[in-house]
Amino acid sequence: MSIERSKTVAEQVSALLRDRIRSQTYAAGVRLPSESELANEFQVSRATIRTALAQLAMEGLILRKQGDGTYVNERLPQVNTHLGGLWEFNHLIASSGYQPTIRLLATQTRAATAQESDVLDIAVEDTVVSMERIFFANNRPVILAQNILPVALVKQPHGKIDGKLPIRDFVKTYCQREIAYAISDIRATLAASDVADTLEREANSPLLKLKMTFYDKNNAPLLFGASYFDDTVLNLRLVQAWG
Amino acid sequence: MSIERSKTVAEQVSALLRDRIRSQTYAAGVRLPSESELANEFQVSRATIRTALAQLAMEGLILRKQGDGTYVNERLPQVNTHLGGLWEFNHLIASSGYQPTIRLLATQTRAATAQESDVLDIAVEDTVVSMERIFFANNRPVILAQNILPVALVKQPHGKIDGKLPIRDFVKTYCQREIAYAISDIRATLAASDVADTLEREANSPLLKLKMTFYDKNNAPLLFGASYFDDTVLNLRLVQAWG
DNA sequence: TAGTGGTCTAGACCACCCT
DNA sequence: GGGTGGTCTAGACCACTAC
Repeated sequence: MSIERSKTVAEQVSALLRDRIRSQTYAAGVRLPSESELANEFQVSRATIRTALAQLAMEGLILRKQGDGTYVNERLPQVNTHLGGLWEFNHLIASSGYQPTIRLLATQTRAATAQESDVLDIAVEDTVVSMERIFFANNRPVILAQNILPVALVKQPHGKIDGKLPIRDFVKTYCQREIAYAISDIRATLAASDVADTLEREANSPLLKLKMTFYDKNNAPLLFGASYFDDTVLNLRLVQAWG
Repeated sequence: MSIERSKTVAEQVSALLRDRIRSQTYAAGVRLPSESELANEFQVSRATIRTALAQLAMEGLILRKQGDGTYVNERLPQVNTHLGGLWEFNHLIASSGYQPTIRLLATQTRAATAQESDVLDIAVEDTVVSMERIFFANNRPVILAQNILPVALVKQPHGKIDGKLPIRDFVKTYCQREIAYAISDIRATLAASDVADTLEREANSPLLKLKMTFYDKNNAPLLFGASYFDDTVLNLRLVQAWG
């Protein structure tokens, strides 16, 4: 087994183990080879194996038992997201068992509202780019998402915006920045009539509203997103694990 | 600086650094001493310092910049939880700036419903202990929480249940088990009239509903919780960080 | 170029679980 | 007792950033 060095060794190992779990090479509930055995197989140190396993444990994919072994978590099909994937709507829809599609409704360049300029740390009336999208699960609309970012951040010509990129890749491609962290607000709201229309729900149905702001390592706001989430079709079900 | 060995060294270091950040010894936005300097000060290896810092980074407390340094995140007062503390309602209320209090409404021992027995992996009609609580923020009711666990798990006499324990301590005290991970469901609902009453909201107001199931390392369900969360008073605002 | 965090190694000892 | 994961060390090299 040889490992290519494009990503870190630990990442490659965890990706490999993830595959083996998904492909049932390591079936649900069974015990994995010990850390030493894995270290030996992949020809890396035990510490590297441990960082790879720690990643999978955080995702809830494996359970670690001191003095016993590492086991594949058999309860995982239930889950559709984990601590770092809250905003990957595409992935969330797919792992809920639906076929995800995205429709880019509109993009516009306009002056920021007071609230937007506040959140994005820009001057009032600075121009922003706004992008509105609908996410479908098996052709049923489930998420209405609006994203806003300062036009000053956009390095690439944005005549043609690819509305299908995951958010991190989007920022990397169009802004050449890296998202470091995000602050998310989760609320319950009633569907206004226009939102209800696009999500094909009754007016005043309960909806989840997610407001997320993404920052880079310099604490500069990069992007703001407000999404309406129809939880009658899609569940927001996440796994959280302790060390 | 000498460090006591009751908890792990890395935990002590991160606790110590957390204190320094909260006490403004390391003020918001400033750069921390380098890893080597910290390792030298605490007389531990750099690897230990790194696991401590990784913990703080996951909580969003610090930002790490390769080739530059580690900085205190100045945007943190906004946040009241990180994924990992979703069910610590007490802490969530406190860090939102309110005084938390808990009222234990009722505990009862009864037969499990079909849904409960399914979630808890027990036989239909097996007996469960149910506990209903209200969480107050500055004397305003904000969360209505119901917890259910199989009576077979309760080792301690539960005549007097301490309804104020954090969930992990509760399970540890009364069941002598450790929670390994949890699966949470977040939904938006309309307040039924009884829930609306206790939370002092209008009937059919939008509320967050959190359904959480806690498991141990053997994948045995320990405890189930269903909570109604008034997000007009309290925000569910969480931080998520990448490596 | 100097200093920082990011990655990886090799080895040690411990706490814990199973038999 | 033997094997497992949990913690920690000491040292190396790399990638990146600021100057």
